[in-house]
Amino acid sequence: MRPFKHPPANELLLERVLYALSDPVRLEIVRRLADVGEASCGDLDGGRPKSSMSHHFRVMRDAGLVCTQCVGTTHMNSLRRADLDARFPGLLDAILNQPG
Amino acid sequence: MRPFKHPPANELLLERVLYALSDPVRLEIVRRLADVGEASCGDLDGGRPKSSMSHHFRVMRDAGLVCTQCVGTTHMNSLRRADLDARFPGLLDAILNQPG
DNA sequence: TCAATTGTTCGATAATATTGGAACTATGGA
DNA sequence: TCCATAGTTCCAATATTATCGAACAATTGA
Repeated sequence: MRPFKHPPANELLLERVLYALSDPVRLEIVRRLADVGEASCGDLDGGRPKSSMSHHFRVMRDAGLVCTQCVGTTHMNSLRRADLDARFPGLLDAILNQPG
Repeated sequence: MRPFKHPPANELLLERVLYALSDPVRLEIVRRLADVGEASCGDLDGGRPKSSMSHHFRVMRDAGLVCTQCVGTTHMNSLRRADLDARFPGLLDAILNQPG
C-alpha cells in the first residue's frame, strides 16, 4: 500500500485542525492516540464500519493531526504532536486537557 | 426584540465550541471580539449579507462563544471569556494565540 | 498459490451547513 | 406618525459531510 500524503507542519491550518477535532468520533480517537502513543485503525473503531473509520482518519490526516504508516497489513497511526506543538503552541494540550 | 437564549457555562460542549471556531468567518469574528471587547453585528460583517452574519452569530451563541444583548436597535456581542475559561481552562487563549 | 486480514476507494444516500434574498420586528428619531 | 436602521426569521438553493455496503489492493501465513 502506497504511503499517505501528510501535509507539512508549516502548512497546517488552524481551522482545519479545529474542524477535525469537532467531531466526537475523531476527538475520541485523538484522545486515545495521545494516551497510547500509536494504534491501528482497527484498534480504534468502536465497532464502526471500516469505511467510516477510514473517512475519519483521512480527515485527521489531511488536517495534520495524525500520521499513518503502513506496517505489514496494518496502518499505524500516531498523533503528530511535535509538528502540532511547533505550529500551534499549546493548542493540542489545551484541547486534550479538557473534560468530556 | 426578545433576548436570546444563551446556554449556561456548565453545559457547553467542547465539540460545539471547536466546530464554531472552525469556520474562517466565525474565527475572525471571535478574534475581533477578543480585541475590541464588544461589537455590533454590523461592525463585523465584511460586507456580507445580514442573514449570513445572523446565522454565524447564532452558531456562536449556541456554542456558548458569544453573548448577544439588545441595546437600542443594535445587538451588542461579546466573548463569553469568563464562562469559557471556567468551563475550558486555557482553551480560548490557546486558540487566540495562534497565527492565522 | 490460496485464503485471511487490514484498510482504502467508490458510490449512493441522508443529514447538515452555508449563502443570500425577501419579508418581518423592534427601536429611535424627525 | 412615518421613516430609517439593525438584525432576525423564513425560505430555497447549493455545498459539504457523514455513513455504510461493496469492490478492491496489499501483505502475511499456510
